[in-house]
Amino acid sequence: MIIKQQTPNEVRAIIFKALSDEARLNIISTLYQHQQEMSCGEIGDQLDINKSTASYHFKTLREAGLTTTRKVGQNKFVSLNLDVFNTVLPGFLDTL
Amino acid sequence: MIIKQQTPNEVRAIIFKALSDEARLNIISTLYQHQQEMSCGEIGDQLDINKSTASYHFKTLREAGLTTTRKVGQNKFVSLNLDVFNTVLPGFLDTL
DNA sequence: TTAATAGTTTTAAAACTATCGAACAACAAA
DNA sequence: TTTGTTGTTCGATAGTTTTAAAACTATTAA
Repeated sequence: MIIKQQTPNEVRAIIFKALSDEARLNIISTLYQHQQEMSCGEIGDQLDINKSTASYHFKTLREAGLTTTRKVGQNKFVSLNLDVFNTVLPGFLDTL
Repeated sequence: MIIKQQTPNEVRAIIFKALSDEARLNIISTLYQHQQEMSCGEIGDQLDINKSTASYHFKTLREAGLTTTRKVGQNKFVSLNLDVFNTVLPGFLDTL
């Protein structure tokens, strides 16, 4: 298995790209203010996003390493990877 | 004159979009490490970017409010808007 | 005035992104 | 088993972003 080495700024660019969309920032804010994991549907309802669009945004955030998803029955719960935020963007979450 | 009201997350999205490109992050890092304003050409040379591409990236950063440009003779000097970084991304520059 | 230098703008191609409906898979409940 | 719920994937579409050559503007030097 080949792992593509990434420069620090490449890693940052991927993270900033994930954060460069208002819908995804709304997801992040909602999760942070809720102080605990939320299901995809709960977030989608609250922000009034089409479910396939929401799924696309969840995937984008997950692939950037900003969130983690846990399946419970027919639900999927999304939570913030606080360690990643604190490493790459220290103090950012507290500005939300 | 009509000023379009922007939500906090809209403002953040614009800033993150400007930071979501490796070339622009390299410009930011270079400026921060240099500890003082640099001319467009100086930055372009150091990062080996085509001058029209560089000009496009400078404009993107400027329009996001992340940099300021000052014209001196035939040169233009670019500097970081530290206050904007400190407000929107406190602590970020020190991770570079 | 002429030539050189520093940046910007225009334009067009290629690549990428966001959105949504429709079809799908996984699970739960009746 | 059938029905409903939750979320993902696919395909189409519309719009955006990045890049670089070419033409341009502004300034300085010869």
